[in-house]
Amino acid sequence: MAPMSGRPVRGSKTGRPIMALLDLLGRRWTLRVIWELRDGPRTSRALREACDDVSPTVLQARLTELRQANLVGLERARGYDLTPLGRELLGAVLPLYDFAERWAAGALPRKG
Amino acid sequence: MAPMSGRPVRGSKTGRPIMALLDLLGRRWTLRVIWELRDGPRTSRALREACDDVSPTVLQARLTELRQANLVGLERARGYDLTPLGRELLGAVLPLYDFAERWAAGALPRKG
DNA sequence: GACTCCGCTATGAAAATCGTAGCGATATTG
DNA sequence: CAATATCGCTACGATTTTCATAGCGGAGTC
Repeated sequence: MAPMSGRPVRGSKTGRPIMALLDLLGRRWTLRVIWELRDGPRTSRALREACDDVSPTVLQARLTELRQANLVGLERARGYDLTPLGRELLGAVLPLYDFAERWAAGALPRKG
Repeated sequence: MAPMSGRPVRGSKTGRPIMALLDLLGRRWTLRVIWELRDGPRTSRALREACDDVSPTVLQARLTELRQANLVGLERARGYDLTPLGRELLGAVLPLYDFAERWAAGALPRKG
Protein backbone atom coordinates (compact mmCIF):
# COMPACT_ATOMS: atom_id res chain seq x y z
CA MET A 1 0.00 0.00 0.00
CA ALA A 2 1.27 3.42 -0.89
CA PRO A 3 1.82 5.65 2.11
CA MET A 4 -0.49 8.60 2.12
CA SER A 5 -1.84 11.02 4.65
CA GLY A 6 -4.57 9.43 6.71
CA ARG A 7 -3.51 5.88 5.91
CA PRO A 8 -1.43 3.48 7.94
CA VAL A 9 2.25 4.11 7.43
CA ARG A 10 4.77 1.34 7.40
CA GLY A 11 7.25 1.78 10.20
CA SER A 12 5.56 4.67 11.96
CA LYS A 13 3.03 4.67 14.73
CA THR A 14 2.29 8.37 14.44
CA GLY A 15 1.32 8.48 10.77
CA ARG A 16 2.48 12.07 10.48
CA PRO A 17 2.84 13.30 6.92
CA ILE A 18 6.62 13.39 7.08
CA MET A 19 6.66 9.73 8.11
CA ALA A 20 4.45 8.75 5.22
CA LEU A 21 6.71 10.68 2.88
CA LEU A 22 9.93 9.21 4.24
CA ASP A 23 8.39 5.77 3.90
CA LEU A 24 7.45 6.41 0.30
CA LEU A 25 10.81 7.92 -0.65
CA GLY A 26 12.68 5.18 1.20
CA ARG A 27 11.54 2.54 -1.26
CA ARG A 28 13.99 1.60 -3.91
CA TRP A 29 13.74 3.59 -7.15
CA THR A 30 11.15 6.05 -5.86
CA LEU A 31 13.54 8.98 -5.66
CA ARG A 32 15.15 7.95 -8.92
CA VAL A 33 11.83 7.88 -10.77
CA ILE A 34 10.96 11.37 -9.55
CA TRP A 35 14.42 12.49 -10.57
CA GLU A 36 14.14 11.04 -14.08
CA LEU A 37 10.82 12.81 -14.62
CA ARG A 38 12.34 16.20 -13.87
CA ASP A 39 12.59 17.25 -17.52
CA GLY A 40 9.13 16.16 -18.62
CA PRO A 41 6.97 13.14 -19.29
CA ARG A 42 8.32 9.73 -20.25
CA THR A 43 6.72 6.50 -21.34
CA SER A 44 7.04 3.60 -18.94
CA ARG A 45 9.61 1.99 -21.19
CA ALA A 46 11.65 5.14 -21.57
CA LEU A 47 11.49 5.53 -17.82
CA ARG A 48 12.70 1.99 -17.43
CA GLU A 49 15.73 2.70 -19.59
CA ALA A 50 16.44 5.95 -17.78
CA CYS A 51 16.46 4.02 -14.50
CA ASP A 52 19.16 1.64 -15.73
CA ASP A 53 16.70 -1.03 -16.84
CA VAL A 54 15.02 -1.38 -13.49
CA SER A 55 12.78 -4.41 -13.21
CA PRO A 56 9.33 -3.58 -14.62
CA THR A 57 7.76 -5.24 -11.62
CA VAL A 58 9.21 -2.68 -9.26
CA LEU A 59 8.81 0.20 -11.66
CA GLN A 60 5.11 -0.44 -12.02
CA ALA A 61 4.77 -0.78 -8.26
CA ARG A 62 6.48 2.57 -7.73
CA LEU A 63 4.46 4.29 -10.42
CA THR A 64 1.23 2.96 -8.95
CA GLU A 65 2.21 4.23 -5.52
CA LEU A 66 3.19 7.60 -6.89
CA ARG A 67 -0.07 7.88 -8.80
CA GLN A 68 -2.11 6.96 -5.76
CA ALA A 69 -0.19 9.60 -3.86
CA ASN A 70 -1.12 12.13 -6.55
CA LEU A 71 2.52 12.83 -7.32
CA VAL A 72 2.63 11.31 -10.79
CA GLY A 73 0.02 11.16 -13.51
CA LEU A 74 -0.41 9.17 -16.69
CA GLU A 75 -1.90 10.36 -19.96
CA ARG A 76 -2.08 8.20 -23.00
CA ALA A 77 -0.49 10.74 -25.27
CA ARG A 78 2.30 11.87 -22.99
CA GLY A 79 3.18 9.00 -20.74
CA TYR A 80 4.05 9.41 -17.08
CA ASP A 81 4.54 12.91 -15.78
CA LEU A 82 4.87 14.73 -12.49
CA THR A 83 1.67 16.33 -11.25
CA PRO A 84 1.79 19.89 -9.89
CA LEU A 85 2.15 18.33 -6.46
CA GLY A 86 4.87 16.08 -7.79
CA ARG A 87 6.68 19.13 -9.11
CA GLU A 88 6.56 20.61 -5.64
CA LEU A 89 8.17 17.45 -4.34
CA LEU A 90 10.81 17.65 -7.03
CA GLY A 91 11.55 21.16 -5.84
CA ALA A 92 12.10 19.78 -2.37
CA VAL A 93 14.37 17.08 -3.77
CA LEU A 94 16.50 19.28 -5.99
CA PRO A 95 18.70 20.52 -3.12
CA LEU A 96 20.00 16.96 -2.97
CA TYR A 97 21.71 17.47 -6.29
CA ASP A 98 23.83 20.36 -5.10
CA PHE A 99 24.62 18.52 -1.92
CA ALA A 100 25.70 15.45 -3.84
CA GLU A 101 28.34 17.49 -5.62
CA ARG A 102 29.77 18.81 -2.36
CA TRP A 103 29.54 15.33 -0.91
CA ALA A 104 31.53 13.89 -3.78
CA ALA A 105 34.31 16.32 -2.95
CA GLY A 106 34.27 15.89 0.80
CA ALA A 107 33.25 12.31 1.50
CA LEU A 108 36.25 10.53 0.15
CA PRO A 109 37.05 7.37 2.09
CA ARG A 110 38.76 7.85 5.39
CA LYS A 111 39.23 5.57 8.32
CA GLY A 112 35.84 4.66 9.71
CA MET B 1 28.56 -1.71 0.03
CA ALA B 2 27.66 1.85 0.86
CA PRO B 3 27.36 4.07 -2.18
CA MET B 4 30.03 6.71 -2.27
CA SER B 5 31.62 8.90 -4.83
CA GLY B 6 34.12 6.99 -6.88
CA ARG B 7 32.70 3.60 -6.02
CA PRO B 8 30.36 1.43 -8.03
CA VAL B 9 26.77 2.48 -7.49
CA ARG B 10 23.94 0.03 -7.41
CA GLY B 11 21.51 0.73 -10.21
CA SER B 12 23.55 3.32 -12.04
CA LYS B 13 26.10 2.99 -14.79
CA THR B 14 27.24 6.58 -14.57
CA GLY B 15 28.21 6.65 -10.91
CA ARG B 16 27.49 10.35 -10.71
CA PRO B 17 27.28 11.70 -7.18
CA ILE B 18 23.53 12.23 -7.37
CA MET B 19 23.07 8.58 -8.29
CA ALA B 20 25.15 7.41 -5.37
CA LEU B 21 23.14 9.66 -3.09
CA LEU B 22 19.77 8.52 -4.41
CA ASP B 23 20.90 4.94 -4.00
CA LEU B 24 21.91 5.55 -0.40
CA LEU B 25 18.75 7.46 0.50
CA GLY B 26 16.58 4.91 -1.27
CA ARG B 27 17.43 2.22 1.24
CA ARG B 28 14.88 1.64 3.91
CA TRP B 29 15.35 3.66 7.11
CA THR B 30 18.20 5.77 5.77
CA LEU B 31 16.16 8.95 5.47
CA ARG B 32 14.44 8.19 8.75
CA VAL B 33 17.73 7.79 10.60
CA ILE B 34 18.99 11.12 9.31
CA TRP B 35 15.69 12.66 10.30
CA GLU B 36 15.80 11.29 13.84
CA LEU B 37 19.30 12.68 14.35
CA ARG B 38 18.17 16.19 13.51
CA ASP B 39 18.05 17.38 17.13
CA GLY B 40 21.35 15.91 18.23
CA PRO B 41 23.15 12.67 19.00
CA ARG B 42 21.45 9.47 20.05
CA THR B 43 22.67 6.11 21.24
CA SER B 44 22.01 3.22 18.91
CA ARG B 45 19.28 1.97 21.20
CA ALA B 46 17.60 5.33 21.48
CA LEU B 47 17.81 5.60 17.72
CA ARG B 48 16.20 2.22 17.43
CA GLU B 49 13.27 3.33 19.57
CA ALA B 50 12.94 6.58 17.66
CA CYS B 51 12.69 4.59 14.44
CA ASP B 52 9.74 2.58 15.72
CA ASP B 53 11.90 -0.32 16.90
CA VAL B 54 13.52 -0.96 13.57
CA SER B 55 15.40 -4.23 13.39
CA PRO B 56 18.92 -3.77 14.79
CA THR B 57 20.31 -5.67 11.84
CA VAL B 58 19.15 -3.02 9.41
CA LEU B 59 19.87 -0.14 11.73
CA GLN B 60 23.48 -1.22 12.09
CA ALA B 61 23.77 -1.69 8.35
CA ARG B 62 22.44 1.81 7.72
CA LEU B 63 24.65 3.36 10.38
CA THR B 64 27.70 1.64 8.94
CA GLU B 65 26.87 2.92 5.47
CA LEU B 66 26.28 6.43 6.77
CA ARG B 67 29.55 6.39 8.68
CA GLN B 68 31.47 5.16 5.65
CA ALA B 69 29.87 7.95 3.69
CA ASN B 70 31.08 10.42 6.31
CA LEU B 71 27.54 11.55 7.06
CA VAL B 72 27.26 10.13 10.57
CA GLY B 73 29.85 9.77 13.30
CA LEU B 74 30.05 7.83 16.52
CA GLU B 75 31.66 8.92 19.77
CA ARG B 76 31.55 6.83 22.85
CA ALA B 77 30.32 9.60 25.06
CA ARG B 78 27.67 11.00 22.74
CA GLY B 79 26.47 8.17 20.57
CA TYR B 80 25.64 8.59 16.90
CA ASP B 81 25.54 12.08 15.50
CA LEU B 82 25.43 13.85 12.17
CA THR B 83 28.78 15.05 10.90
CA PRO B 84 29.07 18.55 9.45
CA LEU B 85 28.54 16.97 6.06
CA GLY B 86 25.57 15.07 7.43
CA ARG B 87 24.14 18.35 8.68
CA GLU B 88 24.41 19.70 5.17
CA LEU B 89 22.46 16.73 3.94
CA LEU B 90 19.86 17.29 6.63
CA GLY B 91 19.52 20.83 5.35
CA ALA B 92 18.81 19.44 1.92
CA VAL B 93 16.25 17.06 3.38
CA LEU B 94 14.39 19.55 5.55
CA PRO B 95 12.34 20.97 2.64
CA LEU B 96 10.64 17.57 2.57
CA TYR B 97 9.01 18.37 5.87
CA ASP B 98 7.23 21.45 4.62
CA PHE B 99 6.24 19.63 1.48
CA ALA B 100 4.82 16.76 3.48
CA GLU B 101 2.44 19.13 5.20
CA ARG B 102 1.15 20.51 1.92
CA TRP B 103 0.99 17.00 0.56
CA ALA B 104 -1.16 15.87 3.45
CA ALA B 105 -3.63 18.60 2.59
CA GLY B 106 -3.63 18.10 -1.16
CA ALA B 107 -3.04 14.42 -1.78
CA LEU B 108 -6.19 13.03 -0.29
CA PRO B 109 -7.45 9.99 -2.19
CA ARG B 110 -9.19 10.75 -5.43
CA LYS B 111 -10.06 8.62 -8.36
CA GLY B 112 -6.99 7.10 -9.97
C1' DG C 1 30.36 -9.91 41.93
C1' DA C 2 25.90 -8.19 40.24
C1' DC C 3 23.65 -4.96 37.53
C1' DT C 4 22.95 -1.92 33.60
C1' DC C 5 23.59 0.02 29.32
C1' DC C 6 26.57 0.21 25.36
C1' DG C 7 27.54 -1.16 20.25
C1' DC C 8 26.91 -4.94 17.68
C1' DT C 9 26.01 -9.84 15.83
C1' DA C 10 23.54 -14.63 14.76
C1' DT C 11 19.94 -16.83 12.68
C1' DG C 12 15.85 -18.29 10.42
C1' DA C 13 11.54 -16.32 8.53
C1' DA C 14 9.20 -12.96 5.78
C1' DA C 15 9.01 -9.48 2.37
C1' DA C 16 10.89 -6.76 -1.34
C1' DT C 17 13.37 -6.67 -5.45
C1' DC C 18 15.30 -8.69 -9.58
C1' DG C 19 15.48 -10.71 -14.43
C1' DT C 20 13.24 -12.64 -18.13
C1' DA C 21 9.48 -13.44 -20.82
C1' DG C 22 5.27 -12.29 -22.61
C1' DC C 23 0.17 -10.74 -22.53
C1' DG C 24 -3.71 -7.76 -24.44
C1' DA C 25 -4.68 -3.24 -26.33
C1' DT C 26 -3.85 0.37 -29.61
C1' DA C 27 -2.04 2.55 -33.54
C1' DT C 28 0.32 2.39 -37.96
C1' DT C 29 1.57 0.70 -42.32
C1' DG C 30 1.25 -2.13 -46.29
C1' DC D 1 -7.29 -7.29 -43.43
C1' DA D 2 -2.65 -8.78 -41.90
C1' DA D 3 1.73 -7.59 -40.25
C1' DT D 4 4.36 -4.76 -37.38
C1' DA D 5 5.48 -1.89 -33.51
C1' DT D 6 4.89 0.22 -29.23
C1' DC D 7 2.14 0.94 -25.33
C1' DG D 8 1.11 -0.16 -20.15
C1' DC D 9 1.31 -3.89 -17.48
C1' DT D 10 1.69 -8.80 -15.48
C1' DA D 11 3.59 -13.81 -14.28
C1' DC D 12 6.87 -16.23 -12.02
C1' DG D 13 10.95 -18.23 -10.07
C1' DA D 14 15.50 -16.65 -8.25
C1' DT D 15 17.97 -13.51 -5.53
C1' DT D 16 18.55 -9.91 -2.16
C1' DT D 17 16.93 -7.25 1.52
C1' DT D 18 14.56 -6.62 5.55
C1' DC D 19 12.49 -8.38 9.68
C1' DA D 20 12.04 -10.26 14.56
C1' DT D 21 14.02 -12.31 18.30
C1' DA D 22 17.63 -13.46 21.12
C1' DG D 23 21.96 -12.72 22.88
C1' DC D 24 27.23 -11.69 22.92
C1' DG D 25 31.35 -9.18 24.97
C1' DG D 26 32.88 -4.72 26.83
C1' DA D 27 32.62 -0.83 29.96
C1' DG D 28 30.92 1.68 33.80
C1' DT D 29 28.67 1.68 38.62
C1' DC D 30 27.52 0.15 42.97
